[in-house]
Amino acid sequence: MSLDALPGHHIRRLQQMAVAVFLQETQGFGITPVQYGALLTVQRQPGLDQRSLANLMGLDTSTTAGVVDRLEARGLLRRSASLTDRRVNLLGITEDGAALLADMKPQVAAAQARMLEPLTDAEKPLFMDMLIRLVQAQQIGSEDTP
Amino acid sequence: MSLDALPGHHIRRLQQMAVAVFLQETQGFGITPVQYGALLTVQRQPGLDQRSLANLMGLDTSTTAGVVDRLEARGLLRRSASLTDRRVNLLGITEDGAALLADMKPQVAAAQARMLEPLTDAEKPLFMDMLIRLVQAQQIGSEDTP
DNA sequence: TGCACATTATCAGTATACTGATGATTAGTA
DNA sequence: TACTAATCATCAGTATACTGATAATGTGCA
Repeated sequence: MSLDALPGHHIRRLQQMAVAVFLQETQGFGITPVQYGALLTVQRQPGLDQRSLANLMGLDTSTTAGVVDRLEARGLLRRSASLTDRRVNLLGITEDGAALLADMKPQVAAAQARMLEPLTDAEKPLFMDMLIRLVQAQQIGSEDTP
Repeated sequence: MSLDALPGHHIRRLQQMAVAVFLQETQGFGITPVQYGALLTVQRQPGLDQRSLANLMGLDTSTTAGVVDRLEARGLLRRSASLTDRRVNLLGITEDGAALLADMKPQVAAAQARMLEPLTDAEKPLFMDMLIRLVQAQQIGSEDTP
């Protein structure tokens, strides 16, 4: 038995590659892929609470809290107390956050293109399709069905 | 712009799924996918040093040190000083480690099968091939070319 | 031989990512 | 209305995974 026979090994390497390419292309912004995804999601759905953000991104709430902490500390995201439910932090993107997203857009596009560049144009959508099917088939994450 | 358009998002989710499936199927052994890969690699190549293990697995040496620490603490792997180079720790699998690998084998096979189960038999090798091409195209890792 | 450079391992710091526990708050029910 | 359930956020602990720094050792060249 060797590593090469393990799909999980190559999947882990693919994830490393994707992160490395993203960080190389967006070098200087100091934003990780997960942070970028969180900013994007909050921008699209202002007033989101952390649990909803976690569900949309496929993170648990502990991890999400940490991501939001770091983005809030840099002034890119804002937590504000909900008027109707005092347990909840409503999230909003700041002007700095929105500006950063706009600035990063070309580099993020370059990163995406570079990641899939080894595939032919016919293979790219096929690969994405398989990726999504594989993820959706296993119901991952903190399913609330104890 | 949404998360769905980002390949990196789905790749991250795929990695989460792969880890979750592995842990579910091998539940009770308390071994992570990376630890399993390390044990497997050392079994195949006894007397490996940590740097070589890191290169084979696509890890950096810091991470590898942590993985080996945990496996050594559980008595599954052994560090022994090299006679020819006192900087080096030669790695070897213990009897317990080898026994564990043997015990886990069916569950690991089940995890692998389950990960790729949503794909047709024709798609599985295609997916693995694309995976490997994508990883190899980007030269990732601590390249020693400063 | 002696000194600069390379190599190996480790440590410190940061960022995901998980489980499980805790506290605060809300909602549902007797 | 009081009590229990559920929900939301956070914290503690563990495990990757990276960069960059440091210490110990080895190698090659003058």
